[in-house]
Amino acid sequence: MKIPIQKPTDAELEILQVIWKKGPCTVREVNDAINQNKPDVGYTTTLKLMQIMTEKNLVSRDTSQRQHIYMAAVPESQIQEGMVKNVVDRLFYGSTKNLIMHALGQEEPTADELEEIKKLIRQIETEQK
Amino acid sequence: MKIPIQKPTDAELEILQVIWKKGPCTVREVNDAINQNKPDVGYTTTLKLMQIMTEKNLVSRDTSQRQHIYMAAVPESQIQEGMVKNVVDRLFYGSTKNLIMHALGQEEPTADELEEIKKLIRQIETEQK
DNA sequence: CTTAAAGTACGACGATATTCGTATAAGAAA
DNA sequence: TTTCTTATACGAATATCGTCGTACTTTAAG
Repeated sequence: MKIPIQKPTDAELEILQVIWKKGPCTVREVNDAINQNKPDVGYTTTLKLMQIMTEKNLVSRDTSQRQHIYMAAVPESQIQEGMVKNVVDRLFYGSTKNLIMHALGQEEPTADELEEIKKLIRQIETEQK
Repeated sequence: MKIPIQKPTDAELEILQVIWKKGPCTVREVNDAINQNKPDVGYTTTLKLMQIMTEKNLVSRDTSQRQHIYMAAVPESQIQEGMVKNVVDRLFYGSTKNLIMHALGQEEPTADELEEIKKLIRQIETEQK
């Protein structure tokens, strides 16, 4: 029985990012991490969001201790995949190549980075034969 | 004096896509285009959204005729850029290279497409010198 | 002229997202 | 034990989005 995964909202994604990066976290840790940058977000705001995310099965939690421990219930790669697909479909006419060309033109990749990309391309090419 | 551009919502982006593709449009044309695929959206719904988009300076309109003519006030490339940057920042640790590597791995690009990408890379490399 | 068709303007509803205040419980400290 | 700190739970306020109904206006048809 598969649980349907819902697309995270902006605030939810920010929380997921913290958990993906740091591993299992308390609400306090997540809230501190988020407030490191921006103007403060209340503790109970973060708490509420994380409770909602539990219902949505974006995170799971261990409630055996007083401080609940939250962990990601969806892998980062899955959300990456979904959101890249979304951007490709909505803005690049469904063509991943278009996105890649755009991204290459947009940024100034270093020589090293270009080398890595070329390496991956060569790898794909040999697999295709 | 620069008018701040706001990020389009999902429904707004769908409307922009139609206008980018077809050029200046009436509300009727946009609404017809949208309803070609999915279950119907009411005419006044599309109208209202386009009025709001006018306030947000996402589109501009010529009201000299009874049927107002709407045109894009933001270029497609600018929205592409903004949304790609957003995905890169939020999901790929700010690294465009990460996104490209992910996209390459995700899809199965054809040999032709790989060739195009390689060509662009060579071009960037020569410019860097 | 009268009626029908097609347009714009705009208020309002329901759903969802984000925010926080407050109540309450569990530990820690005095 | 009493008090202070730090949790969780949860109701509720606010904002935004997408949706549509309705009123009003303009043009076309009869």
